[in-house]
Amino acid sequence: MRQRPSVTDVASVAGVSVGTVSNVLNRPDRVSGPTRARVEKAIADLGFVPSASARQLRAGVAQSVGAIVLDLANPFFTSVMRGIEDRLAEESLALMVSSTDDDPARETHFLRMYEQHEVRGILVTPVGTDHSELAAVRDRGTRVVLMDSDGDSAFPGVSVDDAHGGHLAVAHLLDLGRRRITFLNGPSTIRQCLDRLTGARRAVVDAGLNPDEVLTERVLPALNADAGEAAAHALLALPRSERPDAVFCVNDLVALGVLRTLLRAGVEVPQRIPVVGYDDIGFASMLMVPLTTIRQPTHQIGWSAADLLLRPQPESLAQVRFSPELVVRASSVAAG
Amino acid sequence: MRQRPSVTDVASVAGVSVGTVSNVLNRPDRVSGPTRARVEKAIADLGFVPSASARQLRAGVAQSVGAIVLDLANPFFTSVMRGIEDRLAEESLALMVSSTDDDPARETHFLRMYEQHEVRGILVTPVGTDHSELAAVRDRGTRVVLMDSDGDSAFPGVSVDDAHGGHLAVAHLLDLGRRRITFLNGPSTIRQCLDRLTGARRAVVDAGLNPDEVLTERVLPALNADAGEAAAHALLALPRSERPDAVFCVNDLVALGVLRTLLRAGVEVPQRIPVVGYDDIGFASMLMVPLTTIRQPTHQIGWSAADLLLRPQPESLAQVRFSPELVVRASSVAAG
DNA sequence: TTGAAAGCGCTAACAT
DNA sequence: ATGTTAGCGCTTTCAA
Repeated sequence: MRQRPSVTDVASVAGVSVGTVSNVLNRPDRVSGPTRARVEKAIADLGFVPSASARQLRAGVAQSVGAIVLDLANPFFTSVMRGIEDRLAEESLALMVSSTDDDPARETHFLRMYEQHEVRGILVTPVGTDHSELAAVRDRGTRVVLMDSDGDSAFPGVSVDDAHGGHLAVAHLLDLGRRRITFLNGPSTIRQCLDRLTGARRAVVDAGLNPDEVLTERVLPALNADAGEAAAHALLALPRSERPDAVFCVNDLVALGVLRTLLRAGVEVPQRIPVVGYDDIGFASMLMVPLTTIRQPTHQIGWSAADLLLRPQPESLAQVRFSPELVVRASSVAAG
Repeated sequence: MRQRPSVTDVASVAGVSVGTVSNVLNRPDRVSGPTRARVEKAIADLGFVPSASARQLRAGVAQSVGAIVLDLANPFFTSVMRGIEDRLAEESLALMVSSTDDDPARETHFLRMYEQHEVRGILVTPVGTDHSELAAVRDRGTRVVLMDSDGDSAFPGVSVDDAHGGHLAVAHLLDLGRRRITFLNGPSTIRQCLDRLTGARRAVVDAGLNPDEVLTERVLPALNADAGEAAAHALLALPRSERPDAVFCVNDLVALGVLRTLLRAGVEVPQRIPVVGYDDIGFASMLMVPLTTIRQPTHQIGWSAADLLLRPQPESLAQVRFSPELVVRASSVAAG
């Protein structure tokens, strides 16, 4: 296999200088028609492909962006990635990705890796709340944009209004006339969970009711279908008078477990107990009883984060905040 | 913001030459203890981060790999990506990804982009069967490895034995005593579909039965849950004597639609009609009736493709072939 | 409009 | 063990 041709090779085949080849590549208008044609022919004949690293070294501007998420296999992040991809495609930038699996050491490792690659910037879903490593990277000159952050940090970023999401879900159940709502939540140490609870309670207050009477929070040990199933069993074991007349779940996986359990036990959904989830994962609409849920604009989160990175901001700490959206399906309102 | 420090800065702060700094970075054993300590201190004090592009330009060896898949939002590819990630992490290589959305023009675009980045190699799920662009890239010196290919091409790659998968599914249903099996398949123009049909028929023959009597193929217009639902309705509309006593679906989404429809119609699954899917997507185990399915080793596909790329192969066209696996759940065998 | 030449940050060969 | 230096492929003045 012969060596990759360089601008020098192109120049000599075309009978011009390397400067002219570079101009054909970057400022074709500066080059006369015939010359440009000769150079382009040489490029094609040689199969010349410019070297991104040489270009970056000399011009100082990167052709890539780094993204660090918790887990690429999670549909939420996957959709976010597609949003990033779409924004980067507009500028022909390469996207580097990695998953931290909630490990701060991995996060640091990948930050450093992207820093070495001198990427245009790094889009991060931070593992923890200690952003000192992120700050160090930023202070060394690499732009950092947060995704799904708390919307109140020292970095630019995009976030979703979780309190509003909680509000939407519970207001919907109240609209349906329900007054004994159980919220199957995660621990309040997770900001998203805390915010959703806050919004849920506010919805009750806004309806002129007493949250302590109407809304009962139960904190789950995990946020998956099995935990939802266990919680649903516990609810069914309660004396009739204490049983909820509606369930709001902190995510769709939990809702899935709840739904499965209620249906198996012969509890009619939504007539006896409507169920609302959170996230609108792809499967929510395909279940036996399609799931009412709170949709987050995942694609837009990614797109906007990339946009925040690429577009020069008036103020460098710009925050973009999205509102989630209620998607009503059969698990809360009988088909009609 | 001050300029990024370079090896020259580190050298002058540490009072050594740039060669020594480079040695500390790449061959620390060549440097004496005290000197190395001084250099490392200078690196830390300055916040020096080596430039990957300068290193690549000089050393000629890339720190990144490119991956091109049909759609990053598809759980199948996501899992493959995690496999790639895991293999690359072993060598601290960055992973660049992009989705073609089945568009050959996009595929070409990304191939070229990665070529410019002079990646170690490119892992591709090709859009079509015309691999001439891939061949051009390879002939210019970039390694190309195929994923989920037909296992019989001019490129190294990994593939899965779809005929075996079809065989496993139908053999399982035959074992259950079923003799009127409907296979809800995709068009035979898709290689995977054709191979699965071949395997399915062979399973019948291997059982000493006549495939034309035992196995009926129905080709669906789409391979999603709605198509499965429509197909299931059609099956239920058949006269009793022509109704199948088992259904094998070309993927889990189709199976999901079938399952939903049968259950709603009051058909007992698995007692009356066992259902088998294909892929073992995450949700297969979480359905009302957990789905029996054929699992593909997605993570391993990615891992092995990356391994094929990175590890010097004895023969450059090495093929890795995986066997899918039957996962029995309640949709084919009543819980016990 | 085109050419000549410097130099981006780094590694590796060679010299000391 | 450490220093010196050429040069990877490219862009970008500056000159012609």
